Amino acid sequence: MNIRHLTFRLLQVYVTVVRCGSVSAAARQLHLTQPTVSQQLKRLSEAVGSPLFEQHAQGLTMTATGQALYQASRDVLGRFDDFADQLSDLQYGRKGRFSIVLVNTAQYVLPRLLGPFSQAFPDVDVTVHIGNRRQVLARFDRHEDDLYVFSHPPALAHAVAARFMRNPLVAIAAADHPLAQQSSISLEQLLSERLLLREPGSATRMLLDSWLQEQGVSMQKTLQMASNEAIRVGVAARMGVAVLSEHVLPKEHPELAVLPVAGLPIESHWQFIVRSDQRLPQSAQRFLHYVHEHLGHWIEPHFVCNELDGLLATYPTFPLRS
Amino acid sequence: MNIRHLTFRLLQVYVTVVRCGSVSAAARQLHLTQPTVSQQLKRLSEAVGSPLFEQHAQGLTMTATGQALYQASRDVLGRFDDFADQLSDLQYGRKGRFSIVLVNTAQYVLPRLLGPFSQAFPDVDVTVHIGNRRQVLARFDRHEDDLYVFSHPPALAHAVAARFMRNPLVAIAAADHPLAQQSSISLEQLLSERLLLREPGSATRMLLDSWLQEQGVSMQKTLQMASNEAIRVGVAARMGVAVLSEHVLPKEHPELAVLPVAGLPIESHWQFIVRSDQRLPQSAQRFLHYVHEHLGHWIEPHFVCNELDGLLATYPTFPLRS
DNA sequence: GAAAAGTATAGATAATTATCTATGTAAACC
DNA sequence: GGTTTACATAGATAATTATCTATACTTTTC
Repeated sequence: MNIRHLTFRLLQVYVTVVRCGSVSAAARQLHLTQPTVSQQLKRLSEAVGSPLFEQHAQGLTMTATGQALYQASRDVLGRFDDFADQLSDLQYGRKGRFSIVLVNTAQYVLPRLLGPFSQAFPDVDVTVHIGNRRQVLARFDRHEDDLYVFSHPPALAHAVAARFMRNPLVAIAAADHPLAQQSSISLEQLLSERLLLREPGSATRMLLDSWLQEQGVSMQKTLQMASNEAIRVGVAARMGVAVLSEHVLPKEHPELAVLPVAGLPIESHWQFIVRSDQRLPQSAQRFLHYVHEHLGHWIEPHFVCNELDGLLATYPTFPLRS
Repeated sequence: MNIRHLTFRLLQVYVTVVRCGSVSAAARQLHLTQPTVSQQLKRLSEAVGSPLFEQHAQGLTMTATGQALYQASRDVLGRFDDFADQLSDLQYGRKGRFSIVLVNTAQYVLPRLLGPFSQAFPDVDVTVHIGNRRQVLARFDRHEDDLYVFSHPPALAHAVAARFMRNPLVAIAAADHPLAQQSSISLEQLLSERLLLREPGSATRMLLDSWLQEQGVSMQKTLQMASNEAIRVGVAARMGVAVLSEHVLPKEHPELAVLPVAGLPIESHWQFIVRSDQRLPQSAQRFLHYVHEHLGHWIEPHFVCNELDGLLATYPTFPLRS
């Protein structure tokens, strides 16, 4: 027996004949002519190398070989029914996997979207990577992920971006800091304090640097720290002041005060970025649709900046309905 | 996805590509050209309706759909490997089923062959029917069984017969019967006793009737009984004498004596009969070969009459070796 | 015995599959 | 930058599959 001479169609016809108990009835059910079915059975018998039926007074009776083939056929056809079900889930983005990479600060906000999405689509396997700006850009170059989350990204080849959230940078100091008691603070006042900063490659640092450059001023006393969390704790401990994403601050932050510095907050936005030269899995498309529809549920209104329409329009065939 | 556009060949090629990790390596392994494999993958992707691979720096990476297809392909191809194994067993007669019918007396001898055969081939399912001559003939007419065991069968259309064992009919009486003390008995002496008989339709009865007719004598005092066993017990209890198959007698029968009647024993043989117009299952062919080879093991030499060569020659394609 | 029902075979055709050669494109290697 | 390796696409061909119509044969039913 050479499996290459078997076709799924032959198996379908065979199973139908067995179930109907006659060639003619099977032909009717399959909307074929009786000779077609007769010939298909003959071909199948030749492919297997043994008779499949015996002539008996009671009609068609399967041989032992026929019995084994019936079982195998049902198993195989059933297995592909299962696969087709899986396929449906995959195509509707209800199942599958995708990879998303966030710059450090975005880790404070994305779980608020990824969490509910994962609950709504438990069969979607999301891999989350976190890195600084340079690391994220390197991954983009290497096509390593399906979605990238940046604020203020550079102009990247093959990148399609869409904003979904405001990411304002604010100045903070300890709650009992002298500047915290003022109702209005000049930029020079802020810069006379020691600034706690991220490393030069970070998005926050980059944004601050370019903003200060626009204002024609420069920083005087700085202290570089390894993470936003360390900076926040350092400010609370009066090591200095800082300019950080508002998202880094807990909802209640009694030990900290946002300083009303002239010109702040610095406006920036979280953006989803995909590669136009790379396939975006259905599950990732499902996630983007979910974000688009649920931003208002999970994010405070003043942060919402839903510009995902354009990005989603680049995937016109995505099946919104199952 | 339409399963009719999938072929086992496409699945084989796909599984090989995944395992080799590259299109070119798979092509080499399959002794195909690289474009062939590339095209096959494209066809498969179109049949499924989704991409199966993503381009990555590390070479081919399966999509989620590709992963599911790989799994389904392995399951399906493996299922048919199992079927091919089963098929092999079926074709060599190591597995399967057949039906055999015996006339009443043959039940004393066939278990001595069927028993060892069933042990040697535990996956062969044997259905044994027992009936009198008329019942066995009716089943033959209805094509109900694969093998028929007779002694002295009539000329049957489509029947192919082969002797395998002597079935001599002997005269018996109780051990203390006056005739049992004589060294020589005439037929007339025997017939002056009451004869215990089977019903007219039985093989033994038929054989006896025709033999007596040939001798130009006829029975006088008879008593009809329902089974060979009842006759044997009746003879031991001095109800009369009988002419029975020697096989009905236990190995040791101290309460009975075989009478040295002129002209006895009446010679007859057990025969296997198959229908030439009906498929004989491989498993039944395996049984006949087994009997042919092992008669001397399980049956006393003086009963052996192995003429199965001719019958077996009618199945020239039966695979003796696996 | 005639009619109806069921199965098998012959011949034909369109569609599909499996595979090749030729060529192009992209990426990796030296 | 040139060469090698790997994958994709175009075009072509032979083989195979799927199905039909026509017909023959067998069995069942009335």
